[in-house]
Amino acid sequence: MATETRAQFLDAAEALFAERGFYGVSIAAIADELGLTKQALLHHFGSKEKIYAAVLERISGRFEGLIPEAQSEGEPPALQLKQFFLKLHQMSQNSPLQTQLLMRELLDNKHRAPGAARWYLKPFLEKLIAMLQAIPRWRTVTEADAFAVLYQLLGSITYYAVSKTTLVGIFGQDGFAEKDAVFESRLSDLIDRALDCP
Amino acid sequence: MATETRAQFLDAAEALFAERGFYGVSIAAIADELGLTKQALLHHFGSKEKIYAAVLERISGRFEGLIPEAQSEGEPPALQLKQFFLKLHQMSQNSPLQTQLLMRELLDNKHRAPGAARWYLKPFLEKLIAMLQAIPRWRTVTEADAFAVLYQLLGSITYYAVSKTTLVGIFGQDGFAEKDAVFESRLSDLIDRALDCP
DNA sequence: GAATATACTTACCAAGTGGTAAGGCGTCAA
DNA sequence: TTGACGCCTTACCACTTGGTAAGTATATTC
Repeated sequence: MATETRAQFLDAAEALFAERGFYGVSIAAIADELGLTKQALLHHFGSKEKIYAAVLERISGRFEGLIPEAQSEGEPPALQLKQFFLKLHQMSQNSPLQTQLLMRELLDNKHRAPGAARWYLKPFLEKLIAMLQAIPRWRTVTEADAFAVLYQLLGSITYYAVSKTTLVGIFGQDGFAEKDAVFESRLSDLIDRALDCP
Repeated sequence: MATETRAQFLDAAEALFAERGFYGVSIAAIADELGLTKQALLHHFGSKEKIYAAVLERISGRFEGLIPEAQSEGEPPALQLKQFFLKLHQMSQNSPLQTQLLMRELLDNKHRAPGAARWYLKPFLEKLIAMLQAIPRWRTVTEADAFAVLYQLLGSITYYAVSKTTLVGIFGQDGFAEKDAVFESRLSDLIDRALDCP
């Protein structure tokens, strides 16, 4: 079936692009992963740029999906936002490849696709800003301030997710595990401190 | 002179590697920047991996240099650490290419140089942890907690530094400038909140 | 003046790149 | 039975990649 092969291509491409970056992966290497030739990939996606774009589209969809997931009815908006950040952290930890790939896109976007740059973060950020503005004590603050607060938390989560292999290298498996065990509760603490202020 | 050409190579390589990543830059492209051939580069550095390593070495040296710079005599250690983070932020803003390259290294390290991975972050982190432990109210806390607090702030700063071009794309030049104007004071605030707790 | 070393060049190479062209093979509809 | 279509292959293309080999021109040293 076509859609199934397509999905397999996307899975393989997602992993490889996340690990080695756009230029570090050849379409032949992706196709090899399924035991097919690169022309099979080109048949489904047309070009390397297009399969890369499809991978990013799928990932950014998953991240956007986190937002409604965190919006539990009846909860105060501040708690909803906090839960979103914690969910984001958990997702980043469970499937770090996605976060890695988005980080690469942040670094590459401008240079790789000069004309057709897509800003996958945009709808994501807009929704987050709206969520923050739903918190009573944040309604009086400027959008710029709101953005700063959100982006700093986003940075803490994303940077950590992307650092795992390096941190294991630095501290060793055990040393890292020990630090990893407390990171989430410290993050929860930081979120409280960052959000709970007028 | 040899050392001067070498430095020019390092400058060009630093900029290109930061913008396009290791695989995205050919040694010929670096040499072109100086009007030389790639064999001139190979003469000075031996291989692509080696010039890349030299670039990273130089950058990580600059970042480590920030630490003694921030250690002003007589100031309380908490203030020294805060000033370090602010200096780091300013450096990241003034020369974002360096931060971008370190971020790429975080993503690539494991996969690009399987045997000879270098952990440029290591001495940097060790010194920071020592600085935090010099703060009275942080002396009783575990190393894992100390690490988490530091790394979260590091993430806020680094992620933002790496995001500039994307944020300009999302918000436009003016929209971004407006946000950039308040980011630093919000960061200062976050540092206070993150550090000023038992 | 001869030998050496440095800083570069041109010439070349095997391997790999993304992409095109054309065709094989099975399925399904008319 | 035929034709069209979807999925995939082999064959091929021009181009780029990192790296080697060999040489040139200039300066330094003995």
